[in-house]
Amino acid sequence: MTRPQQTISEKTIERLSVYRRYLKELQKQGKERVYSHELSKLVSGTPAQVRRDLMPVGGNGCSSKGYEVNLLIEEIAKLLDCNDKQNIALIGAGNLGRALLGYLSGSRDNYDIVALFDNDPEKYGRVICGKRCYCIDQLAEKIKEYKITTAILAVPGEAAEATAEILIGTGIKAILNFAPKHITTSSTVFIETLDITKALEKAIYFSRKNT
Amino acid sequence: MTRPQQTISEKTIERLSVYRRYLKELQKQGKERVYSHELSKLVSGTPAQVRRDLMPVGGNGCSSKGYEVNLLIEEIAKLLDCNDKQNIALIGAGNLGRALLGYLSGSRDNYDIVALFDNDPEKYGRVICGKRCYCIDQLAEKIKEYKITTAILAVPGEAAEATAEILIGTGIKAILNFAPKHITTSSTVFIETLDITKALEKAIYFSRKNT
DNA sequence: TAGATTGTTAATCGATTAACAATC
DNA sequence: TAGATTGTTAATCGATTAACAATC
Repeated sequence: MTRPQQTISEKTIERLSVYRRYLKELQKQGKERVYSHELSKLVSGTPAQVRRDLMPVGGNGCSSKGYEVNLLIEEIAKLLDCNDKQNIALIGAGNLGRALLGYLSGSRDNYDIVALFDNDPEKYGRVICGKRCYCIDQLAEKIKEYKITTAILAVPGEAAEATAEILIGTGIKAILNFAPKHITTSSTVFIETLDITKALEKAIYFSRKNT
Repeated sequence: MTRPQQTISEKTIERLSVYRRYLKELQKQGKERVYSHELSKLVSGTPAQVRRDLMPVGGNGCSSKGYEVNLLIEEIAKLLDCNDKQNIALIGAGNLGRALLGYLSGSRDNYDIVALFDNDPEKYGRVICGKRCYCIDQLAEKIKEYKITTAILAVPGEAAEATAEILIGTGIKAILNFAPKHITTSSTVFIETLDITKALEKAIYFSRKNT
């Protein structure tokens, strides 16, 4: 039974995104039902955690028969996407930005990168990987026009803070930041930083700790 | 006082990496000493957490005078890098791989991407962004030759598991994985996955929850 | 029915924060 | 000295896991 609207933890949201990905694979394989212990094995979790994570998505689990794959995918989509295709902006059309564009384009049905932005006149005005690139100055205008709520920030570290400030000023609701900079703000924007250097230094540290 | 060898949590290691980055900036700015509350503000943490994180790096903090910036950088380097330049392999010379190569090359003094690997004959044998690209078949050989302990995995999702298995077979100690796949293993390799899609879907979800 | 799995509460575990004596 | 900050232990908080009645 779903509670009216318990807030769901960030970790649970992350895992739901991953469960969905695996569920779609199972769907392709023609699997109709799945048990919590099967799903948990795919992500090295515990069955209890899977069941707990699935509580807020609306209990369509069935004792002894597990979860219906199709239904579960649908319910997770309702929760994560609101059945709404989200328009995304990508700020920074350098190497990393273009790689991300390639990586995130294609068969995604819940979001779509609709516009790029860069401050390099060599880049804006052009179409890059099938997407139009605008000048940073047009950020506010285009974000409104395309109804963009989430931005991916792939600019060099030095430019990250200033660009983030502009973004936040436009009323954007979430930022996925790839610059190695912590972004401080007093607003309620949700900011998620994927810090590549941090992750690599962590891996290097633990490479030495194992055996 | 440093304890013989308490194991340090992953979260603390991550934060130490970030502290170091900011400390280097402070160093450039000519700042000689720093308080825990200053450092904490830069990462939106608490002073108590900073002090706690710094305990295992060897207490060079001084009551009322804070920490010496230069010394702290050195001590963190001792802990994270062992004062040893680490040789890294990059597997996958596609868009993402090449972007990562550009991103991680340059003025890094604690690690160095020394070899690329790809299974595309168009790519291996060539020099890409200044680094030689080898065929995946040469993985074991070259990893031994270059004394590589950590690998960055930037291959397409479909290839991730098989490639990871080969990697683990070579005796690599840590993997930084960019493929949207959970990698299961019975070995002790340290595996860190940076899941871009997961992070984006999370940002999209919370873009709707704010206000 | 018997066996297995779910949803959910209680117990456990780990990480963060508060507090404070020691120190500069 | 008085004020401020550190190192570290104790208290709190949140997330994970265990347990089990309800159910298929």
